[in-house]
Amino acid sequence: MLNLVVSAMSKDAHLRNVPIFSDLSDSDLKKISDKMVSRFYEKGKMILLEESEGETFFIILSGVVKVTRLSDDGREVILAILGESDFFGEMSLLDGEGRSANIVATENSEVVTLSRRDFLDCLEKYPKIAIALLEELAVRLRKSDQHIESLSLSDSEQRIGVTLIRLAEELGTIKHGDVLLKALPYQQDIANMAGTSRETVSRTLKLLETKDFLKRDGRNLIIYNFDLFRQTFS
Amino acid sequence: MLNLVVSAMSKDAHLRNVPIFSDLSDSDLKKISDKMVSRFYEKGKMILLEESEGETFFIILSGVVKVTRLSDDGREVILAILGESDFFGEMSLLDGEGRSANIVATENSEVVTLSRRDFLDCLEKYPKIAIALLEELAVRLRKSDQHIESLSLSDSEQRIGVTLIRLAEELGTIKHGDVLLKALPYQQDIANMAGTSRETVSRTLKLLETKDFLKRDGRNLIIYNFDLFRQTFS
DNA sequence: CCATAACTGTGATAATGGTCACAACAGTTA
DNA sequence: TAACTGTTGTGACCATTATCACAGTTATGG
Repeated sequence: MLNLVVSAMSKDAHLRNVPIFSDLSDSDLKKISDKMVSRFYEKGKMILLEESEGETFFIILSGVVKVTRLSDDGREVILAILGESDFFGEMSLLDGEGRSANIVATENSEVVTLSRRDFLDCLEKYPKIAIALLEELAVRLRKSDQHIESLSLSDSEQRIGVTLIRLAEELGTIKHGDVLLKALPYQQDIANMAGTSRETVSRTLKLLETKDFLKRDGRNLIIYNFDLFRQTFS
Repeated sequence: MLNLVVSAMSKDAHLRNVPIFSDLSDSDLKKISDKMVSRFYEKGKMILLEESEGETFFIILSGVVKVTRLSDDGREVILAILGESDFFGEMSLLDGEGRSANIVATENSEVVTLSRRDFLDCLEKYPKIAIALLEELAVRLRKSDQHIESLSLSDSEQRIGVTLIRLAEELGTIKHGDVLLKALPYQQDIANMAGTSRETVSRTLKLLETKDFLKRDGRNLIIYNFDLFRQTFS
């Protein structure tokens, strides 16, 4: 019961951090948040399935999810890792196509959802949201472009470096120049983000550690001098 | 002189084909088109430079351009090929970051441009344009995702197959099931799209020809049974 | 129409990195 | 604690494909 209260109290505050809602007045935000429904997904649970029809918009209040695509022979590509205040599900709502990717919770995750109708109403009623969403999609396209460049040009060490940068920016916390990644994804997931094999991730992380770019400690990882790291790998 | 007249007459008709303008009334379209300025770029000319500040929105009336990124050591990645009725330059306008890619004319190309101010005015004044643009960006994100998947999972034959599909969809003409690609890009460009080497493109095109997937004739290429081809390579 | 540049074809070689196999280690449940 | 499951480390092998080198072919401009 306490849990529910805390959750309800924090919802609006969470939404305030979501880029596409940041321009709204408190009262407008409240109106939207009243239409939202909370859901909870355990670690490992599938939230959205590729090819299914897309009828819902999701915002992450807490937790981590991965955006994936599966090849015919079952191999997985991780397109992105999303965390608190990120959203997903908008693409099908916008262009009417089916889902283009799967969403899987990689940590216990709390989300709120908005129906197709309410989402599209929002866009019409609050042009600022539409513009902010355009901004956000532009940012994502940029990230995709970088991802494509990295897959096209780099060797596996570079690609894994870039992947660690993406993870650090999404999930890490900065501490005077260094970045701390808690709950580092499994090597298999890092491999699926970097377009390489799990074994190569294992060997490369070791290599980067001997080169003093980073240190590992269980599920935690520290990247030393993140600015330098960024310069080196992107 | 004749040229100018012809160009002026066809401008509105061209704009009508641009997805983000398709919902507008003739008079609204006219208002926008009056603010546009025509430009012409010769084959090989750079239209936009990476890192430069983005202040202009471009629509292609005729011709072909490539969207590229360059690595530090000068290698090129082609993110997309754009043709008639496609547009570019919107990303910097939307998120305020610098250009994220270069645009180079690969054929003689005629474009019209809209200033930053006029473009953003459009979005505010005609919410339909904003929504249509959201749709278009969603479509592009989907394509990027497919591109990432293809780079991550496939061998070079598959990647080149996927690249040919992208080219066919953007530049080809369908003729009872087959697709004709006139002015096929150079092998180096195909390689830069597919994330492989020029030599591998040469060998793979030959292989696909012996497998009767396609036929080459100078700068032209015919893909037989495009549906089957699509099924085979994506 | 020749000269030159740009593009394409193809063999040989080498290296990156995928795959397999299995051991070591960690975390969980009975 | 034992048994089990999931994750990571590491060696060995080998396939794919990048790279180099150069010949052949096609386009282009004076």
